[in-house]
Amino acid sequence: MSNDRSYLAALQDYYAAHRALPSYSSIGALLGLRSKSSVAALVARLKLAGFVESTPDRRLAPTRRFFQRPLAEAPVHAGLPSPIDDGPADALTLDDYLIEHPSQTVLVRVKGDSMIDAGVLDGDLVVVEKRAGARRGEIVVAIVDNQFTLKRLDLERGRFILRPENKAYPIIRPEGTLEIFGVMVGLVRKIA
Amino acid sequence: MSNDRSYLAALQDYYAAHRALPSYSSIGALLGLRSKSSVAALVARLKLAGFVESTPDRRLAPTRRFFQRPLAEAPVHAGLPSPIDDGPADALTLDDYLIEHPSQTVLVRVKGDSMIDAGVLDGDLVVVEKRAGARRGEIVVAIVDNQFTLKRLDLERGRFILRPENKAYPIIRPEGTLEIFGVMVGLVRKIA
DNA sequence: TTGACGAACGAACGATCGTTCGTTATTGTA
DNA sequence: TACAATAACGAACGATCGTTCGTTCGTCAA
Repeated sequence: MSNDRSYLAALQDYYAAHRALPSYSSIGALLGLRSKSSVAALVARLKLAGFVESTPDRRLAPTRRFFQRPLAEAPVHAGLPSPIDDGPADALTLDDYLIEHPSQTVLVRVKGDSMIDAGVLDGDLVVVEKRAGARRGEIVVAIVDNQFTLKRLDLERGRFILRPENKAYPIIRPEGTLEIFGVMVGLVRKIA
Repeated sequence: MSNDRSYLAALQDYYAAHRALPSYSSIGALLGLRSKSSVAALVARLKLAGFVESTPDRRLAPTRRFFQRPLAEAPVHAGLPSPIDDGPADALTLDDYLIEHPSQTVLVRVKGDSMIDAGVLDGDLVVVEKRAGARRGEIVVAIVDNQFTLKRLDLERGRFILRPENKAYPIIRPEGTLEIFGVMVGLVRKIA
């Protein structure tokens, strides 16, 4: 039933307001269904359609699809395939999109332009997953001279080096052990 | 107790994975607490600290604070990693940070490297505020030949032009009116 | 008109929920 | 050492959970 769409919409609003899905009986009250079995049937339909799912402990939880909002109606002339009609665009909250392990994730503000060739500008926020080890090629936040520094981790004659992405900066060759604070997993820039 | 921090961390990770908070007994299993009353006490503490709250139907739900990420700004001092662990370090959610007018804000995925010198890479998500007008110097999403295109808006002999930030691309000089879809106000990049 | 079907109802079920209360172990302070 | 505070335990409680099953009421096609 296309009635389900409006039910789903009500649930989305509820979730936006409370960041949790209600119980079956509350859903009933919310949607005007007087019987929990009606709710159960509705939930089954939504599960089939991939909008909700059950957590390991049988709680109702939204899926990624749940957050997909009808997107930017192409403001344009007919017959044009909107270049943004698919993909995760607008699908999630940005936190969900960027942060997979909240407890290990930290934001670090970038100072300077030593990584500008990697598209990292002064003032950007880098999403960093705290992790002791890193692999060659990853961009890492390392601790050098008691300072955070963001560089690409590379290998040179069996030793780790920190390579800036800006020819004006020198490669850092740490003596002794290299202390890795975390690995860059994302970037956020705010303009103006 | 500062043990609560690690409990909270585990809950944050659980929420990121399932988009719902578990029941008291599941929380217990998750955290290694064998008694539901221990969990109840913990939840009470987290409520006091403002990390969780109850929905109208007595379900546990995360608050804004629950999603805040620590922001590590200052260099590390003599001590050691994690100037972040404690206290009043800055914190913010990415959505709040980037999106000021949710109803007018859209995400657009970047295709191509025509803006690479502005630190915008292929595959990035651009945060766009829908707005008909724009000013010189702003990066805009314009509609040219029925396609979205991201360029910097500039003025040339009294006419608007779209300037790519990549010398390999030509300046676009639209004839007639220039259709502006919105203005870039932020950028989000996910790595790997 | 009939019959199949989908959506909702309503009652009953055992399971699980969150609360409450008293107890135990540990820790920091007087 | 003694004491108060904190964190956890474990058992018991009524309330609420989600499931199940049979029923009712439209709608649509045969």
